[in-house]
Amino acid sequence: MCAMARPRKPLLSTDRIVETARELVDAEGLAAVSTRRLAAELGVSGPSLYNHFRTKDEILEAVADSVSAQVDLSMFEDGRDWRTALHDWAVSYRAALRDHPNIVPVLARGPGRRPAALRLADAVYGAMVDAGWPAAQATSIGALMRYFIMGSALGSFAGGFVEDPSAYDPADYPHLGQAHLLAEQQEKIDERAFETGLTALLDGLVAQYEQVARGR
Amino acid sequence: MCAMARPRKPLLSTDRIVETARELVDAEGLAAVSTRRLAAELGVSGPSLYNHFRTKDEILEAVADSVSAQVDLSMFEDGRDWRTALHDWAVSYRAALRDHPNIVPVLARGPGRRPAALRLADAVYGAMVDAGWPAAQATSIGALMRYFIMGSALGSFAGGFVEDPSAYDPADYPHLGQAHLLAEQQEKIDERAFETGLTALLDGLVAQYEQVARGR
DNA sequence: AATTTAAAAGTACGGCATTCAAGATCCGCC
DNA sequence: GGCGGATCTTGAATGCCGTACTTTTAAATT
Repeated sequence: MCAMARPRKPLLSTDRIVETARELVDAEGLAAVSTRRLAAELGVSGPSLYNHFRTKDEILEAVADSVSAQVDLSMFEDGRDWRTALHDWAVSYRAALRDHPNIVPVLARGPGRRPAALRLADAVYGAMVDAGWPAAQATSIGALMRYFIMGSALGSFAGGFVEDPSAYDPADYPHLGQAHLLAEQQEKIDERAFETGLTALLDGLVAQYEQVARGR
Repeated sequence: MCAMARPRKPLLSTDRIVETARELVDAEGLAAVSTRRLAAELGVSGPSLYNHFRTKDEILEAVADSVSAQVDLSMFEDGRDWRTALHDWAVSYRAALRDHPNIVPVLARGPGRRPAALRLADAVYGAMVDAGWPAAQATSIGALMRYFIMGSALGSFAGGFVEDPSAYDPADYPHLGQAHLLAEQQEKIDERAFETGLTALLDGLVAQYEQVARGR
C-alpha cells in the first residue's frame, strides 16, 4: 500500500488549522474540538496537527487570539475623548465575544502569551496615558474593563441557561421570580446589565479623573 | 477472593465527596480531578462515585456551590445603606473566590442550577429592591456585579501568569512595559484594579440612583 | 422471612491527547 | 546532477479519561 508521506503541497498550515478550529468551535462548541475531529475536518489524520502546534491548547489559544484580533481599536487613534473611546471599545469587544461565544472560556483565562490580546491591552493603556491618566491608573483601567467585559460575556451568552425554571421552588428564593431564569429573558437582562454596568463604570471613572485632574 | 460488596456503613456520602473534591481542586487544580483520582483519594474504586452523582460535572458544580455558600450575606440584613452593603458583599465574594481560585472557571459559567448561587442572587436583588431600586435595575445590579467580580477572579488569580516576560519584544507593545507581565506584580495590579473598578462601579450606580430618586 | 433497594467492586468500551518510528517528498549544497 | 538533512504526513501504540453494565453483598422495607 501507498503510505502517504510528504505531499507536494503542504496540506496544513497554521492559519488553515486556526480557521477551521474557529469554525468548529463556533458551530459545535469547545467540547467538539478534539484533535481527531479537527483533523478530520481538515481532511487529515490525527497527529498531523502536531507538526504545526505543540499541543491542542496552543491551537485553542491561537483561535482565541484570532478573536481578540477582531476587536476594533480605531477609536483610540483619533482624538476622541477617553470616555467615549472606552465605551465604544467595550461595546466592540463585547460584540466580538458575542460572535464567538464558545471560545470565551479560553479567552477569559487571561491574556497570557497571545499577541493580539497584548496589543489590545497596549492600545487601551496608551490611550489612557495620553488622556492624562497616571500610569498606574491606566493599567488598572485596562484590567478592570477586561474584568467587566469578560465577566459579562462568560456569565451571559457563553454561560449555561436554565431550560426548565419550573423545577425550582420559588419559596427558596423569595425575591427572585422565575422568569429571570428563562434563556429568552436572560438575553435581555444581560444586555441591560452590561449597558447599566458600563455606564456606571465609566461615570465612576470620570469622577475619579476629575479628582486626579483637580489634584494637579 | 472476597469481592467487596455493600459495606456495613456507607463509605461515601455526597458531603464527603464534595469536601474531598474541593480539597483536591484547591490543592492540585481542576485538571487533577478525575473520577479515578478522586475515588482513590476517598479510598474507593472509580465508578462508586456514580452511586451518589450522575456525572463528574455534577460533582464540580456541587463544589462550586459549596464555595458560593461561603460568601457572607449578612450585610444585606441590617439597615446598612445599599452602597456599602454592595461594596462589602463584593469584597467578601472576591475573598471566597481567592480562597478557592481553581474552581472559579466552574463558578463563572453561570449560576445555573446551584442553590447557594441563586440564594446569593436573591439576597442582592432583595436588598436592592428594599433600598428603592426599581425591579429591573435591581436585577441588572445583581448581574453586573457578578460580571465584574467573576471577571476579576478569572482574569487575575485564577488566570495564567507569564513566567518569562523577556520572551516578549517590547517594541511590539510600545506603551506596555514588561514588568506588568510578572506574576508578582500582577497580583498587586489585580488588587488595585478590583478596588478602582469597584469604587467606580458603585459611584456610578449612586449617580444613577439619584437620578431615579429625583424622577419620583 | 422474603423481597426490594443501596452501595460497593470489577470489567469493559470508546474516546482522548500525545509520542514515536517510518516513509516520502522537498530544498539547499556539493 | 546527486546527496543529505529538514519537512510533512502516516499508522501504531501508550496511558489516561468518563461512564455503563454486571455482580456481590448488606441494609431497609414489607
